Amino acid sequence: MKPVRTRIAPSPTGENLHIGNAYTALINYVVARQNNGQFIIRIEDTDRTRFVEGSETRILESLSWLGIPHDEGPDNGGPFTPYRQSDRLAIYKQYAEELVKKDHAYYCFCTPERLSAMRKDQEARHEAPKYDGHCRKVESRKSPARNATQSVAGGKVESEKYVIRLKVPEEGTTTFTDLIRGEISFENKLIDDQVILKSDGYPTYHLGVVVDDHLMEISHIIRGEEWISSTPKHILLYKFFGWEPPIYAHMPLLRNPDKSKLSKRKNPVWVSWYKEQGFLPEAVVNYLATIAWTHPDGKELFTILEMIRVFDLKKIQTTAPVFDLEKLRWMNGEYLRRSQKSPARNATQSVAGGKVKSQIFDFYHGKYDEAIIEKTLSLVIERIKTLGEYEMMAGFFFERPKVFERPINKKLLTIAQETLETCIWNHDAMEKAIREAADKAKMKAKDVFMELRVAVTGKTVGPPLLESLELLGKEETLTRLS
RNA sequence: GCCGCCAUCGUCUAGUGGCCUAGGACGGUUGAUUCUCAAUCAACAAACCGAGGGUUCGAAUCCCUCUGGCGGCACCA
Repeated sequence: MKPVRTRIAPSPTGENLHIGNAYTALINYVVARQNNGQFIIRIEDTDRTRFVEGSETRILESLSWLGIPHDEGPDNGGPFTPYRQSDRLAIYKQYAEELVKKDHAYYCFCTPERLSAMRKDQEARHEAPKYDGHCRKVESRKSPARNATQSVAGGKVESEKYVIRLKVPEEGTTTFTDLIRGEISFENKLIDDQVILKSDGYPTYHLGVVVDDHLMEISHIIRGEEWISSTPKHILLYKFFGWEPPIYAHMPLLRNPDKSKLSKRKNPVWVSWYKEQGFLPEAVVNYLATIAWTHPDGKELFTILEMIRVFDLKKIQTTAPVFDLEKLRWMNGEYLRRSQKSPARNATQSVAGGKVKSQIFDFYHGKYDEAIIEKTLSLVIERIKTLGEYEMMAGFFFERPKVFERPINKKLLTIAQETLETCIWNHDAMEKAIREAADKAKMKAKDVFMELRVAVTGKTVGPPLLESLELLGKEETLTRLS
């Protein structure tokens, strides 16, 4: 059997790694790992007009943050280097020319103006927008060299611009088997004579993927559902080159709550956003895994390693799922608590226990003292779902409140203040003393606690009050009260 | 418009002809706990399995039609 090699082919046209790409990356990675194969990253930067500076680096960073390592790629190389399409231009040109020689492709000199006029016409006549085959039929325009000569003879210095188009058969159907959807076929007459080499010498996606996937010996193409309708073009390309096509699996597209394709307008899509919010990479990966696939034991929480053991690509659900941020938040909270509270049952768990502390420390770039974070953590951990919520919950430990959620009832507060001044500084003693004082003053202890809370923390919601005061210390507490 | 993919609680899903009076998780509601909020525990509501036809003794599960949603139809990926 052929070695398993999977890949993702992101294009550096966005701010960061798209969460949908992270999803396909995860599946590709898992499939490679469970078959002792390789997972490759290839950068498809053939669209210079949409190129975003620094995007590639950020994509790679996000992937590594997620814990999805690649065996070969633009940064770490590999046997099929280079892994960036803009560095492989000569290869595509050579293969495109080969197709022309074999009469499976042709030069096209149509101007953008002619093409748009053609499309307008087609639209007016309610026809499918499709290249009309103008240059496919014109014999004299077979070769760009000849044409260039003519231009020079005519006094022009520049050679005429051209593209290379795929010569799609006019009859028959193209069929392929999708690993998770079964057989899918398209009528050839409906397939456009796709441009495969642009006038700037760059390949289009269609030529680029096919050539590179073949050359890089990719065995499984696992990509988004949006590619289904262009797959027949790729199949045709494989056929014309005389290559064996890979195994295809089209993953369902992630959706917005309104069921449209996941977009940045309606949902946070950049992986960096999840990091900035304080989601843990393990939780993001775990959530992604549970989308469209269920652990055979019905488990919701599991590691990527466990997934590799039991994952089955064929069991992927084909319905496009809505991305549920709420469920991710729940899962993130589970991860936070799970790694924190695990008692020292064994060494690995203790290590995990200390992890959240340093994660919070790193998350705030050292703004908060690590020792204090550690002390406050047990009070706060079950009240936050992301690292980013720590500040809101525990900020008062580090800084006196500047604003108060509501005005303070002085009468109630005075009871607390007077009691605490003479109190032993541990929460049991404080509780007992405050309750007694409240009773004596014919006040509800509950209300006294609330005033105290607002006065010390500025908020009506927070971690257990007396335990917090214990940590804060008598001096600081009393200062805040006065 | 044409082509394609898809269709079970609000959401993610289990279910592959009888074990389904359709199971789990998130979210929701109620209660217990309680100095707030959480966490935790208990319980409840929530899909007549998109609609209509078949096939079968029997269908969420197989077939057909329709409808709906989504995707694609670029010298973008």
